[in-house]
Order: sequence, then C-alpha cells, then structure tokens
Amino acid sequence: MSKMGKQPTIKDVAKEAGVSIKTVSRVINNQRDVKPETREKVLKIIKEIGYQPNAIARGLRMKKTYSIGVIIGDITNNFYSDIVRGIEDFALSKNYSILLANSDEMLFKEKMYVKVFLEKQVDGMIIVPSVGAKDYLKPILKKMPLVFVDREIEGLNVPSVTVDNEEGAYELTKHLIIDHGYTKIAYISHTIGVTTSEKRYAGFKKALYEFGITPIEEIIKLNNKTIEDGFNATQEIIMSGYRPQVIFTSNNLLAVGAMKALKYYSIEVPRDIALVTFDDFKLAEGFRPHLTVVSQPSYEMGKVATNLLFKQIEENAIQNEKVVLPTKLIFRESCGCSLFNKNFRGGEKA
Amino acid sequence: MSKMGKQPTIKDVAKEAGVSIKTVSRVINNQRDVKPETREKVLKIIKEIGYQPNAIARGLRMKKTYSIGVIIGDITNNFYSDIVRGIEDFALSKNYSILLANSDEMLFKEKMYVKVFLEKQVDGMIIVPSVGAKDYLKPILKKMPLVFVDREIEGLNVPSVTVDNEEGAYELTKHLIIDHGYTKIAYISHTIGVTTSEKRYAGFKKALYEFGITPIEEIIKLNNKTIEDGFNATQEIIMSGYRPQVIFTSNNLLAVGAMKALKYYSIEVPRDIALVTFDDFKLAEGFRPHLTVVSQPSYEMGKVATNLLFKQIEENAIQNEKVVLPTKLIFRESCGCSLFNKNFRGGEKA
DNA sequence: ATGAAAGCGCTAACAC
DNA sequence: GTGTTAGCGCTTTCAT
Repeated sequence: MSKMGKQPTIKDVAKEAGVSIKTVSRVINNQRDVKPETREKVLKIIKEIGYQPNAIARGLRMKKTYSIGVIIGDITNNFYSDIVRGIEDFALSKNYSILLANSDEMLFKEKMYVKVFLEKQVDGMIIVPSVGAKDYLKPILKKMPLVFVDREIEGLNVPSVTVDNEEGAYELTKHLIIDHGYTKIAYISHTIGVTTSEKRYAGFKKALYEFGITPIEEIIKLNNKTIEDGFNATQEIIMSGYRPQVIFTSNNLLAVGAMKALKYYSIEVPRDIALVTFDDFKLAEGFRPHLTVVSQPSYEMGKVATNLLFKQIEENAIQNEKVVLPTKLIFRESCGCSLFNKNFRGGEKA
Repeated sequence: MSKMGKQPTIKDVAKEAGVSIKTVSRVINNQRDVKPETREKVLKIIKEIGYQPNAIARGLRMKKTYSIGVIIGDITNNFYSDIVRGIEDFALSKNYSILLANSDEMLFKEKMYVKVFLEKQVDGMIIVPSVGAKDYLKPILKKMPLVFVDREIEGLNVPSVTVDNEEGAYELTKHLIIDHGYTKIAYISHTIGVTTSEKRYAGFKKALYEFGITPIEEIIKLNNKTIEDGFNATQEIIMSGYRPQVIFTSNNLLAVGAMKALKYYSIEVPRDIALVTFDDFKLAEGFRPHLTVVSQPSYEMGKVATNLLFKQIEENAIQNEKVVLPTKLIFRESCGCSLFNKNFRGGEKA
C-alpha cells in the first residue's frame, strides 16, 4: 500500500457529511435507524471522496476476516485445481476470499502455511493433509475450523471429504479381470503413507485375491510421485520380464509417465499393453488412446468441503462429518474395451 | 474464528512475563535493546501460553498486510495454474500470501474481486485483465501497485509480463508453410478483443501474406472460448468443404476440442489433417500424437510478474516496465514432422 | 534497557 | 435517529 496517499476513512466521510462516525457506519452496513435523507447524503459523500471500507480494521474489530486458507499439494495438478475451483466458487457465493498455498506434500511447508494462516486470522481452513500431519494439527483443531479434502487422518476429529478409493480401484480391477480376462496386472502407486494411495492399492489387491490371482511383485511399484517416476516405474516393469497385460496407475501424473514410457518403447496401448488409471481430468479428452479411468468428482469435493467448513464457521457446529463421495468408472479405449467392439463409444458406471 | 476461545494476546504475554507490552513487541519482532534474560523469559511465556501474533492487528497498524491479490481467468486452465504457481513460489520467498480469484474473463467478476482485494488492503495485485478493464482500472493504479500478466492494456501505465504472441504464431505458421508446404491452413482463435488473441492472429496472417497465401475465410473461426467451442469450430471447418491441410488453434483448450472433433470424424492427425497450437502444458506429454506447439514460459511469467510487483511494493518504484518473454517452438508429431523422418524425436527452437 | 500512552479504522454499547 | 466513547491487538514515539 506504499502507493496509497491517504485513503479516506469513515472519519473523513463523517466530517464531510456533517454526521457522526456511527451514522456512517450504519449506512455502510445497511443498518436501520438512519433517516433516508441522511443516508442519501452519506452515500453521496462516500462516492465523492472515493471511500472504501477497510476490511482489516473491520476484521480486527469483529474477529472475523471472511478469508479461508486452502492448502493443497500443487495447484498445477489438475485434480487439485478442480478442487480449488469448487472451493472458490462456493466461498465466493458466501463472500469469502481464499488464501492459497501449495504444500508439495511436504510437511514443513504445510505446517508453515498453517501458521501463517492462523496469524492472518482466517475463519477456517481446508487442507489436503500431508503424511505425518496429525501431531501438529491436534492442538490447532481446537481453535480453528478445519476440513480435510481428498485425504483424511484417522483418529482426528476433523470433517473430511474423500472418495471411496478402495471401491473405485476394486471395481476397475474387477473390470480388468472379468471383462478382459487379464491376470497379469501391473500396478504403479503413488506416495506411501497417504490414505488415498493405500486404499486404492487395497482395492486392487482385494479384487486380485477374490479371483485367486497372485500379485507378481516384480510388476508392482509403490511410492512414486512424479510423471518421471511413472516413466521409470513403467520402464522397470517392461524390463522385468514379467510382461503384464495391463498397467494400472494410481493417479494421473503416473498415467502420463506410463504413456510416455510405453510410447518410448513403441508399445501400443491397448493392443500390446493396456493402461488404466485412477483420476480423470479435463484434458484427458486429448489423450490417445482415451484413458479408461476411475473418475473422482473433484470439483464437487471442493464444494462439499467448503460447505462442511461453513457449517462450522457459521453455525458453530462442532461436528465430525466424514463425507465419502462415489467414484465413477469411465470405460474408454485404453483398457482394451474398444478392441472388442468396433462401435465402442465408451461408457460410464457409477 | 468462532471456535477460538480467547486467544492470548501480547498483553497476556506481558502480564505473565511481568514486562511491558513494548518489550514483548520487541522480542516478537526481533528488535534489539532487550536484555537477553528478559528475551528468554518472554520467549518462554510465549511458548507456554501458545501466543501467536495477530497479523490483522499488525496489518492495521502498519498499513501492510503481506498479501497480494491474484486474479486469473480460471485456475483449472493449466496455463493459469502454472502462472499462479510461479507467483506463489516467489511470493512465499518474500513472506507474502496470495489471495486467489477466478474471473472467468468476465469483467464484472474481475471488478468485484478487485474491490474486495482493495478492501482487504492487499499490498498489490497481479491481474490477467479482461476485455474492457481499462476504465475501471484507471483510478485504481494510482493507489495500488498493479501488474498485468499474459495480457496487457494499451495506454495504461501498468508493468506487464507477456509473451511475444505475434512472433510465436508467425514462426509456427512459417514452419507450416516452408517446412511442410501447407497452404490451406485453418485457424481457430480465442476471445476477440484480447491482446493475446489478436496478436497471434496477426502473426498468423503476417506469415500468410508474406508467402502470398490468401486466407480462406470459411476455415477461420474467431472468438471461441471453451473445449466445446473448439470442437464446434473444427466441425464447421470439416463441413465447410474447404478441407484444410492443417488446423492451427490459438490455445490449448481449443486444441483439445479440435482433437476431439477430428477423432470423432475419424480424421487421423497428422496424416489426414495436421494440428498445431499455441500453449504447451504438462499433460501434453500424454497426448497422441504429441502436439507441436508454441510454448510459453508460464511459470516464469508468474515469477517475473511477482518480481515486477515487489519492485513497486518494496522499492516504491513507480515504473512502467513491459517485459516480453520469448516463446519457443516445440516440434513434435502433430504437425507432420514425424511423417518425414522415421527417426524424428522432436525438437525445439527458441 | 524498558514502559506509558496514543492511534491504526472500524463497530458496538450506551447515552441522548 | 443520532452521537460519544471504548476497545479490537498491535506498533511507535517519547520518556525514563
């Protein structure tokens, strides 16, 4: 605000209009008990001198800032940006602004942002908690409305919005086994210790066991983070000798890495090896072949999370609602469905 | 903050430590002139009672909030999320937080957010200005540090970071004409009235004229916004009868729409019709065929914009720097380069 | 090396 | 209907 000459304050308006500060305050906040003519006059002066209320001063006084803190992994990841969009749209409708932060899934960053947001007196926070966040968060939930999105922390009394990760992975795996007859299924999963990752892997294995298929360790790669990790894991799988019929990646970044690797080795999808993944995203439409995915309602997740947060902020309801949204299987080309049926146009299943 | 019991204040710390408020303030802000033992004691009390400074109160007093407002079109668009990431990373290193808003390129939304951010006393703003923003912004730049990113508004004294849009489109078009011998080039452009859009179109036409090619009106579609618009425009082009050899889309959303349409009509890229676009993005690696693109340094743009903003905020330098970053041509498969050369691996050109 | 008191811009009792 | 005044939590002269 270095540039600001002296911004007019409520006091200036009062003086100029020849009324008291409180009267101006009443006009600004649209309260009753102001004579219409007085209101007119004040409004006119406000316009004339270009007065704008100072939300910081108001925030200090009211102990309410109309801002919420949002900490996600990386805004550059489509899944998170969809969530943030959902949050913002809903927050806007309630006149809140959002303070955004990227944790890169690193605990120290997340912690630091939480501290900053606390100091900035946000009215609440929506967080994708990193591994190990439990300890530092425990004392915080007592003084600040909190909601988890995408992941949750067991044993912590915080409302959360997640997706049925286990069920989604289970259903997709079942599709691979039943509808395609695949038995050699490679699996590339993301960060160990994260609930989404563990649940998806559990769903995958559940389907395998159910059909009496023994997982081949050589083609199961855990704990990957980036596109490059996806590339490398795929490479290792290709080199392993246990040539799988299909590769299942547990998020979109890994899927991209896998596609890249398959392409690099001139392995055609789905003819040579099929490919499926958890996570859909807008640009997936541009992918060839179209990816068969477990789709998450990311935008919706943001909305629901915000709703859960407002329940705490505005109704002061100290609750512990755990919302689990359903995933959706979207059958496209990469699983091999298109090979069976020339006229295949894809389809969905809730 | 509804949940907060009474948060301890600087006063509580002072009382508990048996010193004055000012001494505590000195400790918090790491100022000198505090006896080491006193400092120790205060620090201990702070920890004990869990005191956290109130940035709102400090902001009111200092007239500085360490927050900056960022208004982009849509965080869901990879180009913008990259920019925001660049902004955030740099802002963080200077201890600022960012308030994020999506304008959807709609003037009334942008205006509203600017008003909110002004009231929230942000220290500065980085904006992707919508069409027609000039009028309402004019009085604002006098009182608030501002930087434009991606687009600029001519005649307004605001520092900006853009890319050489005309040159980029010109070079890519030249590649299509010279290296591929294409003469029937379709063009699908985004929003009319936006500098990026106009400049790209100008670069496209410049190359055409230079080689004596007359644009075919039927296959030039202006003013598109969404993936669906890209789909529709492509459909119209296909239906037009003037079958082009290549389609040039002016941003990534339109490219995805175009791919979708081409796929829908079983037109193979680049064999039947080639496709190129402005805008690269991380997930483009998953696209088949790989898109030949004019790449923009989006992350860098965010960084530079933030730097320009801090120059104003911290050095109070009222300047008017217009930074124009270079684009990069990335030759991949979709233009047809891969058809010429079996061993083609793509390449770049600054 | 430390403290008392004023004030940032606003809202809210409580008067009148 | 309207005004006076205190105070939100902090920083900052200016004393001491």
